[in-house]
Amino acid sequence: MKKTILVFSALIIALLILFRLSRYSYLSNDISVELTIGSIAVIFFFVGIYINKRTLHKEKLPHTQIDHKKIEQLGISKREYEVLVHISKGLSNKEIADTLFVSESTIKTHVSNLLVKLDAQRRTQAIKKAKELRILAI
Amino acid sequence: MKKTILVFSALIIALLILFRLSRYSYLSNDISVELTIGSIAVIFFFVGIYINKRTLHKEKLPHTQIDHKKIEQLGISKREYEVLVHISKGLSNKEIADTLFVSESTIKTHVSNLLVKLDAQRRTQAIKKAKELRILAI
DNA sequence: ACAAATTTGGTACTTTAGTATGAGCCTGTA
DNA sequence: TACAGGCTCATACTAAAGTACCAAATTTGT
Repeated sequence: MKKTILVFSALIIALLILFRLSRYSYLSNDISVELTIGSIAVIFFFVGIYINKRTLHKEKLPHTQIDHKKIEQLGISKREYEVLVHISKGLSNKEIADTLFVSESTIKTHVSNLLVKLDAQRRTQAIKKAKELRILAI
Repeated sequence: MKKTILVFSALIIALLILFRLSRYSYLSNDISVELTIGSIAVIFFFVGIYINKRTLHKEKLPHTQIDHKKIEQLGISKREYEVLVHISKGLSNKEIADTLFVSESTIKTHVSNLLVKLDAQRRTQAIKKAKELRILAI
């Protein structure tokens, strides 16, 4: 936030300076008009890049949108998805069963269904596929 | 690549057009000089943002620097790391053995050593930890 | 060349994972 | 209310995964 304000302030100041500069070049009427315009273009080009980099950095890292539509498309139920999340955390079936207060048999059933729905042969493969499909945060 | 070239071509063309435009405003000597400069600034500002977005998108996703120092620190050997990469791809021990042209026993040994070095109880946990430690691309 | 580390592989087990099948319980809805 | 879908759980397997221990062949650094 602070940086954005600072950058915009700098942007406005630069704009004002360039206005002054343009007046001089206008009075001296030679190729410096083209030069001025060129430098303005280059400066604002890089200003754009800089600002974009600032904003993207703060958004891209925590921003890993989960494709809820995809989850629905694959027919993965709420509970199955919960299990999938726990699998990706590296938990065993027994551990997942304990955290969700159900039996290990239940988890096995969920896992088995998940593997079919994700077209995976192993839980590790399920993790990889789920991340590729953007249904799990990478 | 193609898009970058296309964008840069458009940029050059825009630059040329603005040069023509600036000549007119210079002849009619009024506030249109400021207007022209303003529009140039705005246009190139957004061009900068656009190009940055293009390049960042293609670099940021596969760009996840691997901490080679960490791998060394953990005492993970070259071959063990290879196995780790294959594990994260969702391959079974047998499949890894086949792709690396060694026996399944060998892979089991490597995996066992990896689990100790990564302080993991399961291969899924090893994947998670390895990604957290930045020794595997997320 | 020698020691140290790495890689390879085997046997013998134990533990997880995963499959197949069947069944009871709830809940939203036609 | 009947029925589908989702959640639960069990049994009985089969298949992987992982452990422990040992040992030989290779590679690497000094």
